[in-house]
Amino acid sequence: MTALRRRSPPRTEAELLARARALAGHSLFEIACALRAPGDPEGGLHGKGQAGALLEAALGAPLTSGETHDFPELQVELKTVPLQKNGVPRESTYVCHFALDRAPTMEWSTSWARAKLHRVLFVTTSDSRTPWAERMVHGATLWTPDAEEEAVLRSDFEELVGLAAQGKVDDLVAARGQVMQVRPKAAHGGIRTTLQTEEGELIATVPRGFYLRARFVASILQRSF
Amino acid sequence: MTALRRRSPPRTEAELLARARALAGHSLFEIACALRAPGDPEGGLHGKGQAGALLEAALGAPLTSGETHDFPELQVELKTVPLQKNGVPRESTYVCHFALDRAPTMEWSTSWARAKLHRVLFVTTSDSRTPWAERMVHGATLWTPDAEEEAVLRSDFEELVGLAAQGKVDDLVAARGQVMQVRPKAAHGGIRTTLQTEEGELIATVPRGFYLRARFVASILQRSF
DNA sequence: CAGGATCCAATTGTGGATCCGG
DNA sequence: CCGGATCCACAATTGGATCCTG
Repeated sequence: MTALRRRSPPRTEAELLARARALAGHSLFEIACALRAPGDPEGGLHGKGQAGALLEAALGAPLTSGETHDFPELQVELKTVPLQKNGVPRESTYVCHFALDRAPTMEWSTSWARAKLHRVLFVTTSDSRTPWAERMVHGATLWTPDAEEEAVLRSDFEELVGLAAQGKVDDLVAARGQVMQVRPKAAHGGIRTTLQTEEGELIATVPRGFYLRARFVASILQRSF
Repeated sequence: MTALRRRSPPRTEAELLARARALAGHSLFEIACALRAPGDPEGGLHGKGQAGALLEAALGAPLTSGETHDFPELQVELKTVPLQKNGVPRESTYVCHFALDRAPTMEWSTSWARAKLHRVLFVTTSDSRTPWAERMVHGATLWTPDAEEEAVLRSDFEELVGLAAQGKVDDLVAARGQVMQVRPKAAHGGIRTTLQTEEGELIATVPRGFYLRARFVASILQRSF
């Protein structure tokens, strides 16, 4: 994403939400044009993950790294959710990395997962079946899990982390968890991390991440629009 | 199944189980030969549902109709479960018909489903990928749900019947139920039954039945062998 | 038909592998 | 690398439709 201008950070949630809603009805192409530096003709537009990066720039998210929110001041996370024509996401939504070897000391209340999910700006777009230039921003909503959602998330988290903590990696499959699941997250195929069982045996695994099931995100969005 | 001799009914569970275990290691072809009347050369052998009928005859189940057990004296139900090479059933196991219109007055404790599931003789065979004549009886086990299994079955039953009782036929999908599910059961395509909502509207549906999920049956069998 | 199963097209879910830019 | 998503082959599940026989 060469030479994209980046807006100044929003000062309040209301401002952030207003900016996001102002993007609704515009295509990614339009948004990219508006941000492109005057002399830059094209810039890398299409490609996986570029919609997210573009919207971050358009909304004024600072370039961050490590365990931070997209909008650190507001403690808000941005999630770009591509929707199929029927209005349902095709894929699960990535939450964060899951360091299996640290499972024994992880707790929901202090977890990175909970921090990220505590306040989320969902921005919906057309999905990648529609050509890049025509992909539209559909809408935006700010979400905080209600008591029931928080309870289910916590119970899923505890189940999944519990399995990892016991070294039961073979039970740590995507089918586990009502609304949040664990799936592979490998930047380059075949990278292996290792962890130890209680009995001390070493297990090689693929790196993992937490994901929200598409069903769950669909239900959140449905109630918000 | 023309001219199959039918053994006399077993007098005890032990006798029934012994007979079933005696069939293990034999092919359906052998079993059919042994039961065939002396002059009958072939008899309708293959075809859907014929393994079940053959084993009923071989074990001495009387020909019954209506809401009875396969072995009425013993109150035992026979279920023939074909297993894939990996030892897991490919399909769910039919339990009994589900008359949606009678849901409002159905209770687990007095239900046909519970009566049938209270004592089951599972006989495992090769599945229908292997040619009929070579299909083997693998083993047999008598099962009664333990407290935990009974609780899950009851809760599934109550959920499913509850949905039907409320006329929520659209929610009565195969994904409902941890171990028992409701699926279509139509003898001839397109038969419709109707039922009424609380508000009196008529809903046309396909006939349904209760089924045990393949996973559940697999777990029962795994612990029994 | 009822009871006993089986078949099967199509949808959904799983388990990774891959791509991009800073 | 890392975070942001996407892609995709394959497996499992669904929602019926079909078949046989007494």
